[in-house]
Amino acid sequence: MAEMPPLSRRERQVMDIIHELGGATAVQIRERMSDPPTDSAVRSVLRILVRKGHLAKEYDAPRYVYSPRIPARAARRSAMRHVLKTFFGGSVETAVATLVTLEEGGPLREDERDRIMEMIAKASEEGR
Amino acid sequence: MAEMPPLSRRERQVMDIIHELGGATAVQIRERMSDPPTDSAVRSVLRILVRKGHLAKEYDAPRYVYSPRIPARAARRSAMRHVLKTFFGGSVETAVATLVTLEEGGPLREDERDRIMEMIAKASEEGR
DNA sequence: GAGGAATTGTTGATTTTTCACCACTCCATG
DNA sequence: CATGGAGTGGTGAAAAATCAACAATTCCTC
Repeated sequence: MAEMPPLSRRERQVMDIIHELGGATAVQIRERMSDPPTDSAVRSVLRILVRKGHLAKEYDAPRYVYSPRIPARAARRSAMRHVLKTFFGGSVETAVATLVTLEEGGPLREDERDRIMEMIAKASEEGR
Repeated sequence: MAEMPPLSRRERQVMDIIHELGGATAVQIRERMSDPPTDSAVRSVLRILVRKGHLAKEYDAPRYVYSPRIPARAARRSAMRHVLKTFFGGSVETAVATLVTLEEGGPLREDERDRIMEMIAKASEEGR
């Protein structure tokens, strides 16, 4: 199941919501959609995503919880790799610059900054 | 033209290629596709993207060059904001960590690292 | 354990997307 | 001034996606 054809619009939207939440029920997913179709329409998409192997279904309590088959870490890396290539010409430097100036959730806290610095120092080391 | 409905699969693919190249001709775009349809099919998608306002057409030499209507900077920021929210729960720290350990194009060079450090320091400053 | 609510799966109809055929134009070249 | 190649755009047919109605199932409450 190496390479799948890219996802359709709705599929992409649903996958994004699930990635954001880690895992979600059909109702939760529908709640998060800006332009929600019928409940059953959402379920149709979910079924397709399961069949295609993108999602796993787990029976929890009285309903199913859907979660990505790809581990979060791998998904994160893949997504980041894609924007790095597409929008930043592969420049990690420019990408980090954009990231730290995004101002999502306020300015960089000091402790955050320090930990980031440390990580970068280490990453630089390891390439020796 | 604030918010457009999201792009279809092919549209997304074409837009990504154009973003990566900055601007491109129909032939260039087709060359970059892993699963290229007919030349005229590519042009159809381009026409749609122009009509929807995502692309601008400019007559250069004997053919058209297509480029994003949204400035590169804005596109970059928007794309990064999206993956930050979707895959990193908004954590700039985790996102930077992923970025610097991606190993695209080898390890972080020293000068690169230094400039990144500087940027982060500055970004941290400005939130005072 | 019966009724009602919530959840799920199936199906087929509607809409959107995808695509290639074809006709047209614009040059360059013989 | 024919001929051919490269670039373009319109059109409609084929394929895929989208969606909701409905039936079936499970769960909870009384």
